[in-house]
Amino acid sequence: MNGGRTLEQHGGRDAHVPQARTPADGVGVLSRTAMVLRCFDARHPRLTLAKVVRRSGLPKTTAHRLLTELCSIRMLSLDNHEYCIGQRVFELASLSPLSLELREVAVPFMQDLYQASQETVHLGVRMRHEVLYVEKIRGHRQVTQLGRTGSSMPLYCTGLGKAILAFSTAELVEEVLTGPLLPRTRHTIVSAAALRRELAVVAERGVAFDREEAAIGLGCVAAPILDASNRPVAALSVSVPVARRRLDQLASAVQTAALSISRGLGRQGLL
Amino acid sequence: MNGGRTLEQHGGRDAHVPQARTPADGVGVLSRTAMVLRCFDARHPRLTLAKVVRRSGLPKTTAHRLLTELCSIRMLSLDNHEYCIGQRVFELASLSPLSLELREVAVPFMQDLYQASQETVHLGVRMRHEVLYVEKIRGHRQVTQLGRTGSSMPLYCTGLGKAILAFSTAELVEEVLTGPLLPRTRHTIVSAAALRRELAVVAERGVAFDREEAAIGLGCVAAPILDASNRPVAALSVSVPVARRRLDQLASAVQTAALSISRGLGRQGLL
DNA sequence: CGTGGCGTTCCACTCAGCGGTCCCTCTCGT
DNA sequence: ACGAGAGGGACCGCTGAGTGGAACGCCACG
Repeated sequence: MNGGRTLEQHGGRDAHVPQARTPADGVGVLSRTAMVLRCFDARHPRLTLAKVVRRSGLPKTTAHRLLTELCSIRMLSLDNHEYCIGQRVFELASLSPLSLELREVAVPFMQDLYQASQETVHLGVRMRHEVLYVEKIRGHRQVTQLGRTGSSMPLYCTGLGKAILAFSTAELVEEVLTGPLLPRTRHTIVSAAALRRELAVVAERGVAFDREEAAIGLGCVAAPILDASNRPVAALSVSVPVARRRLDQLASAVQTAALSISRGLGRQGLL
Repeated sequence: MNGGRTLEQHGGRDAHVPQARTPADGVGVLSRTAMVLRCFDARHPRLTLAKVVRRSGLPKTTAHRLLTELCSIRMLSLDNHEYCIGQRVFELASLSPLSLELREVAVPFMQDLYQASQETVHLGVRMRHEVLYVEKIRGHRQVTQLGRTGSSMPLYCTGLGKAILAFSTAELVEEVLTGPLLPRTRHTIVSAAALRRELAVVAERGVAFDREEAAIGLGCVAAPILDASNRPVAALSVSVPVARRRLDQLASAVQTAALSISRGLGRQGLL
């Protein structure tokens, strides 16, 4: 069967060197594995081999092998030719300090806040120049897909972000202000000067408001969670459709809960 | 160590071959990486290099390299010579079908249940012969560390497990019944016959009770979450200190919430 | 019945992973 | 102070594990 080929074998060499034995770019199996995992995101939680190949740029064989191996250690699972994140990852995630320390302490207070407000409650930590949403408590009146646990948003256009930023070092603030400030809605603060003024107000009041700066129709009140040395380790917020309620009615509740959490963390000695 | 080692150097070759070029056991970088990750569990969420070496049995150099690489792809993070689970894992976990599909639908109903009962609410799925806790809603009155999100418990001694088991195939039930039934408390059902009778009652009633079978002083009511073809995909429970309240008062609430979730999943077509 | 996309298997080449050895930096204990 | 011991980290030559091109089988189109 092969049309014509056979004896070739490795006989004919000069034609086209197999070359490119170079392991591509990120050298290292693990960095290539990371490339595979990086293909998964909120919009693509399930991927076929072909999609992973396209999104990662890895050779098909390599992607296939890595996917298979990842399945065998349960980091991925395979369901009808679609790969998705496996149970092992889920188990491991619960061992992260974010879960074990921060979440553990914060959740009961978030629960209180939810019961008092009946609105979506978020907990986030800073990650570089973004907020990583760590926990979300909500009922049926879900306003938006924004702020899904595990996702991120920029610091400058969210209540959580501004609350954190207002208590951060001048250095970090500078980095964010000099970075691009892209408008996510027509209310997003895109002027460095205006943002600086806003942060001063937040620092004074101890609460940050977001009035449709991240999404139209959505407002939020946020307060920072500080460690023993007054550095912001996280922030707490309540999000509410702007039409439904005045934000400042919730401010003191959010602030109180954030303070309780700060105290709780201090007690258990989170870094 | 053999008393005389003398020929040092690699000069003397035949004496003791460097040998052991074999990459140990689970061959494959990824399986070795899995060994490293397996060192982390609820009781050891933070590990030093030395501990990883001891727990994994890997050579120090290898463990060190893998840990470093895992840090560089943010699967781990290094904090003062202690490795812990990194943010990447946290982000990825939120893309798991357990989070994206099951949790997303179930959480609002769990919230309702919490508000009605003010007691700890659990959501779990079956994983082999165990329940994997997927979500937990609780306030300050936390009764126990049992059922932490991401952890597992045997099927036969938990409300969640019995609820799932009662609606599973005879085959699975058989596997569990013939497996070891270890008593976790003096109330744990350890007789296969008794357990079989219990499951029959659960199947008829649609609710499972756990009366101090997993932990002394702790009871729970659980109901299965079924898919379109009546197969149990998960279960819902409310846990309560036995002294505080009668379990059967909560039964219908749990059942109702579980039914709502089943319906919700059907609508969005979870497998 | 070709054409093309996809998943999967095969295999020779070679470079990335391996791990023993050495070294540095901290505690301790005396 | 100072040696002993434990832990973290760097170096480096050897080799087999990982690599990726090629080819195969399968389906769904046109």
